[in-house]
Amino acid sequence: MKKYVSILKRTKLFSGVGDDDILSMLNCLNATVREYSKGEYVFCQGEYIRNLMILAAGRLHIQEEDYWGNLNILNEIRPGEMFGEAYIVPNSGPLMDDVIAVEESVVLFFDIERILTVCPSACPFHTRLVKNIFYTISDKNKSLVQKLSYMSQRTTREKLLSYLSDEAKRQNSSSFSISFNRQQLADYLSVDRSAMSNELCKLRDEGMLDFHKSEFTLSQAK
Amino acid sequence: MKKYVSILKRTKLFSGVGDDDILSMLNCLNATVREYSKGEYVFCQGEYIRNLMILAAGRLHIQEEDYWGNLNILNEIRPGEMFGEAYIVPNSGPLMDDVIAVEESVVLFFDIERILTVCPSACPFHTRLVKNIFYTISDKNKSLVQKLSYMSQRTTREKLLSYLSDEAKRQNSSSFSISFNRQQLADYLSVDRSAMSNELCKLRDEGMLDFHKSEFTLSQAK
DNA sequence: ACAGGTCTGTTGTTTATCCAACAGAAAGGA
DNA sequence: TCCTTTCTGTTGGATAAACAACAGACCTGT
Repeated sequence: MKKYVSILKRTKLFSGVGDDDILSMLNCLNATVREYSKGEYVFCQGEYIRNLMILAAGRLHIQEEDYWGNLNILNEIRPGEMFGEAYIVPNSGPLMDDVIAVEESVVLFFDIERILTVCPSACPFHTRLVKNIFYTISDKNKSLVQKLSYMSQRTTREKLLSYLSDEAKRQNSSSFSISFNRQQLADYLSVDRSAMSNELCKLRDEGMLDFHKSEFTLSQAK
Repeated sequence: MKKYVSILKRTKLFSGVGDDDILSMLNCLNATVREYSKGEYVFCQGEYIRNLMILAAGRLHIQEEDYWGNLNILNEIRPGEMFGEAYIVPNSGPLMDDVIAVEESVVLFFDIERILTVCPSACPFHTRLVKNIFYTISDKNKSLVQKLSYMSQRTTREKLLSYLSDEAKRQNSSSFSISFNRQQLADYLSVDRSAMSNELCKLRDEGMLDFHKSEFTLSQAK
């Protein structure tokens, strides 16, 4: 468990907590760890979750597949990010989607009850942790709203532009790379891959942006 | 402030807290109240929020309007629901959307810092409150994901069916009424009103559902 | 270097959405 | 009650997305 401390100290959840304290908190929170290989399912739709998870390494997709096999990527989890927070409410029902490792991944599991019910005064950093989790959930909330704003765009072009400009803002540069391949990006934005590919090339021809593989550069000039 | 206790005791935020304790907590949390008339803005895009809000009465829409005047209703806030939780993170930037009262509404404002920083042991129900807020944010998170799953449907028909079937599930009956009018529902699902209206009638003609005004009944038979 | 698979761009056809415009129904106010 | 405004359903033409199919580029492992 010790080897994950260096990863955890850089997460939002444990920001401001010292190495030794993290280690003692991992015990306090009954943390367990498990590794997943590429393509393996972390959770399947219908399961009941009683944990809060942090992705220590790798990459996960929260996705759902309907009767006809259409895949929708609801969210992408990157290292240091938390997930499962939507199901920590008692009686919140079974998981509505699948969580799958798209790369070799390491997941940490925390006992949610211990986070909320143990008296904060018993553990000096517990208050800090609660605050951090709070901020993290709140942050995720914001990113969900952000995705909703991509999705609420009517055309593929508008969806692409709002996603890419947000990504540029997030990475603080007009040149940036995304972790999605074309099919994944299309699933993420809920559009057709070929139509999206087409639209990307049109945008490039019009001088709005440029790209090579997954490296994008947005043009300043409109 | 006393007259809001009966409303607050039924909210998720104060569930399990007695009347007297609610009243003392309102002081503890530096709560203020304000009424809004129909059409009035509670917040405008660009403002900075340092509060957590509860809608005591009425109805709010979280919405955004783009350069060309296209309106997107991102979420609807109903009485007892909390909002603003996405902006409680320090340095989370200005509000990205508008919050507007679509009915005569009453909003309670809480000082977010007091919720998270006051020592829980000072106020016996503080721990309970933190837990409740936690659950509430988590719940909202879930409903955002739910909306994402409507939006990720490709066709207007699928969006309608997923929204309506979820609403039937939520209201626990195949007959239910929705608070949106047609234009609002179209904005909520990010589709064209006339096309949606058309699709609704097709679904009715095919025997999938029935409706009068905003009263819907889903058919059991496929 | 080669073979197999995946990823990406490209095209043409089908289909659905968007948009504008209108008419009847419903609601609200004077 | 009448008038006005809003809401809803309906239609047709312009536009865009979905879909299928394919070819070349790019990986990957042998």
